[in-house]
Amino acid sequence: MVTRPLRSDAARNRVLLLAAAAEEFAAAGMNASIADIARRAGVGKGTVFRHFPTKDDLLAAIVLDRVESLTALAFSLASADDAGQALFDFLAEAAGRQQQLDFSFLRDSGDINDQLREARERLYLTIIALVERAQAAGAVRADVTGLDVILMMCVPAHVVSFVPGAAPDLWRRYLAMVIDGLRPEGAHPLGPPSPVEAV
Amino acid sequence: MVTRPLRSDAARNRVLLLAAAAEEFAAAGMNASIADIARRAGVGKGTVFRHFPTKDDLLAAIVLDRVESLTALAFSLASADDAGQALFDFLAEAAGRQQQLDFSFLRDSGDINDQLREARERLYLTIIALVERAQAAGAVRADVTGLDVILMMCVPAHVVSFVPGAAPDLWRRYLAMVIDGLRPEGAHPLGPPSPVEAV
DNA sequence: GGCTAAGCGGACCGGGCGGTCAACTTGTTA
DNA sequence: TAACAAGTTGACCGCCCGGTCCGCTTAGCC
Repeated sequence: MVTRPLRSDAARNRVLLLAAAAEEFAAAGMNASIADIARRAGVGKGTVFRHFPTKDDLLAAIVLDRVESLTALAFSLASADDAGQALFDFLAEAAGRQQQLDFSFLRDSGDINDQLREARERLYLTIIALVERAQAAGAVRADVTGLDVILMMCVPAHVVSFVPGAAPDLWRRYLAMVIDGLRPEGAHPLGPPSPVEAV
Repeated sequence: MVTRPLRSDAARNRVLLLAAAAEEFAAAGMNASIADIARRAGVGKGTVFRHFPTKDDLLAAIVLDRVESLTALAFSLASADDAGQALFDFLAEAAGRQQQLDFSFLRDSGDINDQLREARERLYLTIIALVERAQAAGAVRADVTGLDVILMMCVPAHVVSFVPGAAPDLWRRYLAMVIDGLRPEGAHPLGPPSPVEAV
């Protein structure tokens, strides 16, 4: 399937649209309206649907981009000298980026795109590798799984969302608490086993 | 203001309505529709509005009930012998209850009811007292605030909501991680200061 | 049993939203 | 520059939802 390049104005609009949509989704969640997105991008509503057949597709395009870039980051950290620090650096970057676009969209966008599902799977596998290396290095307690870490990764953004005028780096505080809960020192039994699948 | 007692059928419908609404809100969040709630309760839509002038009022009534019952629980634990265990018990009960109705409603329900705001304030003060006692007993690290704990209290329910077929007690696993992050042993600096207000 | 007011129900209204379409504009290419 | 395809636009459609309203039902009381 060969696709001819977009006309120049269409390419420009596509970029404007993605940026506007990311902001609107970040501000209003799945309630952001197509009309608002179009207005913010300075285009007509019809143009939105020409680029993305449905609202879900638009959201999926944005999330896919974030997911893939996060995978790239995780991959680049996979061979760092300090495996523990590598994981914690990754979590910090992930939490920081989620200030802009929460991952709960992975859940909200109901029937997930196939492409997005695959990208998510790649991200998860890469993170799991980071976690296992960090555990082997003794930086992370042995009784958590990669999936646990993935789930806890979303915590700082979520917590901060409850604080109206939050300082821009407040998420670091809660990330620090989460990480302290992942450390081997002072770990208590966790109780129920980790789930096998999520989101 | 003296209010005559409800007619018997009206009283019955009111409790059916509250139960149905709690379930619908738990399942669909703020997107739960009045029509669905009415159907589940087996009453007409008009009846819903006779009991609760707006959808927000209905939600507020439910949340108010939960908040007050949680305050009562916290209060009853405020003089327990083991202050650390008292706090952890409270967090467990709070997390367990949130499996049914997430506290994010405190945020979602836009302009919060005055009555609800006061109830929330009482709950927060009671929790803060629990936290300070637990800190004095050395069970909780000194650099977290009561508000931090309040914010982290919502984490287990949120995390579990990403796991489709989650075991009914899975939240205990993530509560254990959260609590381990609150313990003094192995605590690392938190970075940014705690916020002064939330939700 | 009969009266009355509290309570009930569902048709209805207005508004907002996702998505469609056909007329119009514009980038591209020869 | 001419001609065409690609792109844009906003009016429009159907749907759903919160909330209203008025005719009907029924509990409570004598």
